[in-house]
Amino acid sequence: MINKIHHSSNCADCNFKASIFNSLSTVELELINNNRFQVSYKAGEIIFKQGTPSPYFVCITSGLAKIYIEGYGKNLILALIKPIDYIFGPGIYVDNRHYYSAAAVEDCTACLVDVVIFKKLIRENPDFAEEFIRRVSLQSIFNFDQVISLTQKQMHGRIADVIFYLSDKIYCQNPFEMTISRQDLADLSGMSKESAIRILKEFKEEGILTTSGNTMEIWNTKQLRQISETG
Amino acid sequence: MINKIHHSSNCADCNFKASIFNSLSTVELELINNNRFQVSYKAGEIIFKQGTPSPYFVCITSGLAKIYIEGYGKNLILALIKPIDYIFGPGIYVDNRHYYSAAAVEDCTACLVDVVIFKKLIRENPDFAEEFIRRVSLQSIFNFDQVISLTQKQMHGRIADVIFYLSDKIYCQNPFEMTISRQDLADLSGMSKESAIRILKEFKEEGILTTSGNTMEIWNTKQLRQISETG
DNA sequence: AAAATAAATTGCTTTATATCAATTTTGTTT
DNA sequence: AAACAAAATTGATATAAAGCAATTTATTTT
Repeated sequence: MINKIHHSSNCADCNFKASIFNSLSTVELELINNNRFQVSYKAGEIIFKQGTPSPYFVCITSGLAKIYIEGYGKNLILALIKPIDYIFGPGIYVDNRHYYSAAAVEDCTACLVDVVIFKKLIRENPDFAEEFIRRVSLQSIFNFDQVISLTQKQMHGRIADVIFYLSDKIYCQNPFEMTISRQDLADLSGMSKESAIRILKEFKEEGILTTSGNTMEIWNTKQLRQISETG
Repeated sequence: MINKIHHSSNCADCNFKASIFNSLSTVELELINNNRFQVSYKAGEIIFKQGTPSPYFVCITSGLAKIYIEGYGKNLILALIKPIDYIFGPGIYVDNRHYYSAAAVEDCTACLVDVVIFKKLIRENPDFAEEFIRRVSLQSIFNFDQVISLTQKQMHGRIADVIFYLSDKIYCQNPFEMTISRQDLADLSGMSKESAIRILKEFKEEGILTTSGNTMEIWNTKQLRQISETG
């Protein structure tokens, strides 16, 4: 299931897109390069489970993954992770446990970096530490927006928010190919999948968007934005 | 309204309870001591507003405060802050803006520490940086629990969660004196104040808790725990 | 290609929860 | 103490959203 390939490329090549490593020196990058695994996951496979130890910092290098909290009978997707992005859970500095699960939505490849090395670099390189804190902060801010959407907007507004998230932040195009399931859409917007499907149907009937197969296109961005804002 | 008292005591005395400053040297503490204001707020007064610049790290030294997101027509209280605890928003490392508001629930005193000094210490002292990251992480974990409670539990479970939060984490006693309003209770549990009041009434009728005046006492912890867990 | 499985869709029914309006209680000001 | 304002409480009503069951459409597997 897990196919380990050591050092298939080096970090200096790989990370030109990955701003969190920009603050590292060649020597520091080399240290990371020597302490990482490359792994691939098939769509649907679990990358790590909530509650388990967290020895690696996971970097998604291709495909699409989701991080989600397993709650009371259903899941809440906190975010989708695309290349080149990182999964750093809050447990790393608390009890070394994962506080959410991660799974591949599309086939994925990932680099796993030893958390001990990572923490060592945080201590030794203040620029890297600041960049890390900055990213944790950005994640917090995103979560704030999400929790307000989930707790204060009704279903139409929440689905609108998720569609913008997919179009603007994840697939970064319009039209885009929805590689996530309806259940995932529901888990992103905190509702039942039946409700998510119904809202989508209404949006189609009102000409706000179209779908054909897995491709979705937003037609009336303005109206969708208004639905997002009026809740 | 804001009564500034400089250096009424020194940080070395004050912070014996405040674990985040344990990792600082005498010299570093002195630096903080020389760059702080002491301020008092009356109950109801706003400490800072969401969207405004964030030049200070706020430490609550007496009283009780709340941090809350101003959402679509209503507020969501993220946490109550009691002495000695700190308010550090994610904006400090992003755009120096507050992403939530803070207000005094009871009369409060607070120390305001210059963010520039704070960030300087983060860069210079890896122990302090790690402790800071650890605290940000703990806050994230708390928010995860909260978002699951808010999005996946029904009203009874959410009120139960908030009552445990008040009893175990904030007032740290049972019975305890509720210094927060019913509206605050509602804003903590993501529902209307009418609903919050109704649930409380049901709990009283079932003998789970009693209230007299502002004093609340949990009588049947086991049953309340079960309500929390079954959602 | 057929069969089997999983995912998506739809309609119907129930329920959780908000909203509105009225009333009571509590706290504050004069 | 009286008058006022604010907060808490209660009941009645409307509605958003979940749950269930049945059906259709995709996707695997044989």
